[in-house]
Amino acid sequence: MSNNQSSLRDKILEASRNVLFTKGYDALSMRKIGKEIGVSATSIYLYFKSKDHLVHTIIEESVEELSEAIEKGAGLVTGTIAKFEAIIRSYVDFALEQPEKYQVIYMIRSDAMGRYPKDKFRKARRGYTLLESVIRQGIEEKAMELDDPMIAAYSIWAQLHGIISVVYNQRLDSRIDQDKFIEESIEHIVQGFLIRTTTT
Amino acid sequence: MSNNQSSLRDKILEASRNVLFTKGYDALSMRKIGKEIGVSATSIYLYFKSKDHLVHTIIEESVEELSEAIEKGAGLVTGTIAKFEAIIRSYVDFALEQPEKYQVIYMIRSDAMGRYPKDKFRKARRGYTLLESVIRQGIEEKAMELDDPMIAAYSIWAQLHGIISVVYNQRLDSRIDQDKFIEESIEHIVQGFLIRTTTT
Amino acid sequence: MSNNQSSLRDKILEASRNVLFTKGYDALSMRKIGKEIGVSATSIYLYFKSKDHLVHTIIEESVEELSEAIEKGAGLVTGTIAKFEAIIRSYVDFALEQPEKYQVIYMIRSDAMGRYPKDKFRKARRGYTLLESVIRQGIEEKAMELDDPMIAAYSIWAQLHGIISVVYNQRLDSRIDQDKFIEESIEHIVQGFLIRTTTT
Amino acid sequence: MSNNQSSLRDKILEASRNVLFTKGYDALSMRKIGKEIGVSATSIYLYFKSKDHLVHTIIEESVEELSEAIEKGAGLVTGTIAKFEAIIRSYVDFALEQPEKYQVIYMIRSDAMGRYPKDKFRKARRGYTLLESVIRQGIEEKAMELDDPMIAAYSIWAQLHGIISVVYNQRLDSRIDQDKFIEESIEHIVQGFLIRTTTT
DNA sequence: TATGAATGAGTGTTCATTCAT
DNA sequence: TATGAATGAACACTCATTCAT
Repeated sequence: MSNNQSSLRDKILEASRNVLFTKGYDALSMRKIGKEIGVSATSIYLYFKSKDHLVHTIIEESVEELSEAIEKGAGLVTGTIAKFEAIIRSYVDFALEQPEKYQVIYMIRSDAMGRYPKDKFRKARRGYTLLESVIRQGIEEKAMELDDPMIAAYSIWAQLHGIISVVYNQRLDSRIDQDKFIEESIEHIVQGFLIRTTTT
Repeated sequence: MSNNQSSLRDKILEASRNVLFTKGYDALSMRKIGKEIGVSATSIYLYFKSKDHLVHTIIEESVEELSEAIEKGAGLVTGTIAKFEAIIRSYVDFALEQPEKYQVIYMIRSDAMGRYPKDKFRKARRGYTLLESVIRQGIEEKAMELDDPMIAAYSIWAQLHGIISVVYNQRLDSRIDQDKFIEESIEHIVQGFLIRTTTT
Repeated sequence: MSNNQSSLRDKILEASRNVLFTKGYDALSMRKIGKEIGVSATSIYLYFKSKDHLVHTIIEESVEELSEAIEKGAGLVTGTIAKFEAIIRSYVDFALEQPEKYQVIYMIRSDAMGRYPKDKFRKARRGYTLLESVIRQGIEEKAMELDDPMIAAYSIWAQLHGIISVVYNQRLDSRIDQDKFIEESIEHIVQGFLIRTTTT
Repeated sequence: MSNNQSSLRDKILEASRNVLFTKGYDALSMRKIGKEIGVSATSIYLYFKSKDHLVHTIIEESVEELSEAIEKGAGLVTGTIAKFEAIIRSYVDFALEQPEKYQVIYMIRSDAMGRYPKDKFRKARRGYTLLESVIRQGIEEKAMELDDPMIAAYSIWAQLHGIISVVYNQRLDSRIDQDKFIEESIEHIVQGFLIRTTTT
């Protein structure tokens, strides 16, 4: 059925994401994808006209889902600080709940793949833009003290990414509890941007 | 002479680091390394018994240098906060001044290379241990308020790594000035860990 | 309708001839033919049971058309020498006016394609037979002096083919005018077979 | 020995020429060449950096040998007409004695292979230039009557090529004796260019 | 009549590695 | 210490063809 048709395309995407996540970009080969889902490598070309096309599709979809997750998370709360924290939380949650999709976004060296169309990366910016505007709001409300909201947005995102990638790459000391590490890190990152009012 | 012998080994390491940095792990081939330094690919096997061994060595040495840089930086100042900031600064400086060596430490997926012996990663811990002890001191001196110094140390390191890798992977918006981004990010990260005394 | 049916078959033949002419035998692929005429590759198999069959058909039809063109040309004039020249002229004209069809006849190595059935090449002989009989007549009329009319017929044809294929394969010096080359070559070839009466 | 080293390169060239001659350009694959001489396909890359390089080398060498053969043949005789005939004879002899080398020169579509460097085709012109100058001499000596010596040279060459390629492609009627066909054809071609003095 | 799905064989090429010298 | 020769495995991709619909 038409159900089955689209199913193979999805299986390919899923298997690819899986290989990408567990073995890395360089280990991603048409043969391996095919083998993983019990299909000839050739068949993949029925759905994606090249390896690049396949990889681009995967990135694009992941980027889109991340953007959506962030927007959705931000939409659930009101209040500047609450939105600020919700965005951060949504970002981290997406990374934790959809590791294959999250990893794919960052794992790939821009020059390793046939140049990923620049404009597709623009899409990824929706999250930052939202975060930036919330920060701008926070400054107006005197809840944050910052030089440059855009830099701040990128900085937060970079710090979060650092936290997550350390976890995924298993570089943590084995005595450290992952969840605790993440929670405390988020807290510190957030603290780094808020004006703390002393509770005298 | 034995001078020349070790010299070739060094040339191999240097060329490899260079390729690793500019082209990525997958582009690292014995042939290319050989060509770059005017030596047959086979000759590399006289110094490294496999590609994995070569890469492991590179990582190991880079890790060692990073540790040394941090220790040296910390040794130049006195005072807890000063040491705290010196460690962070040394880490970032190493990353900025020796990009090939820094990148090599993180760029490589733990499984992309024939499993990098776990115990070699231990060495990387010297930096954290130092940072951790400084943080512990900071807590005692009431300059920091923290749950777990080890987690804090790893968290700082992860955040810094996030900042640096974003810069290296050129994911910043083109309107952002790199230096400013780094400086402000460091400031925020540090602020996230210090107790701020209100200027009443 | 049956009108449409034969139409698709013709489209396939035309597209194939076109690819064959412009890109060569190796570039002829079922997929490409299909794409060129907006039809699936599979559909071609409804009309031709294999790529070989398709190619054989193309050759066969071209050979038939060439034979017809020669017979028609010879039929338009009377007189032995006139017929002789008309045959040669018709051959060359066909080659120049229907390059795809002409080329196809010779371009394909007898073994590159699944052995082209020998008996199909017989058809190609109608032209030679005609030329041969005209030559025989010419000898009787003392206009030609020849050992073996069959050999002469094949020789003329081979020489003409040489002239044409050199032009088609663009091996001429760029300073040479193609038309002049062809005209003068024909003249020389004809001269090579006629008895020249001295103009005392 | 060093004898063996160069020997493999030669074997590759020979095997390639052989495949080219018997199966055609499209059938030439690195794997097939390797199999033919009992060597892995990979090994060919030790001597030729690409398939194109290999094919170019083959063409180049064949072209050079043909030029040499013609020059040598022309050098053995004196007298314009004798030289004229010697050139033609040398050309045909080369084609008959070294069929693989001869075929290779003409078999390959200029666009099928990675564009064969134009200047290498210049080399092929040495033969024509020589023929052209002999024809020019013949005109001066009133032994030939021609419009354009360059066109004449190319025309002769094209006619000869037609004769030879017909033989090689086995398009002759089976009742025709090949040697006789060639001899008589040459004679006619030559006659087409000479001024015949009537034996009154 | 026409198609989309699927595949095994084949293409040129690169790679890490071994071995004899 | 250093190398050139050699190779099997892998890569992305194309092809003619079959099959079920």
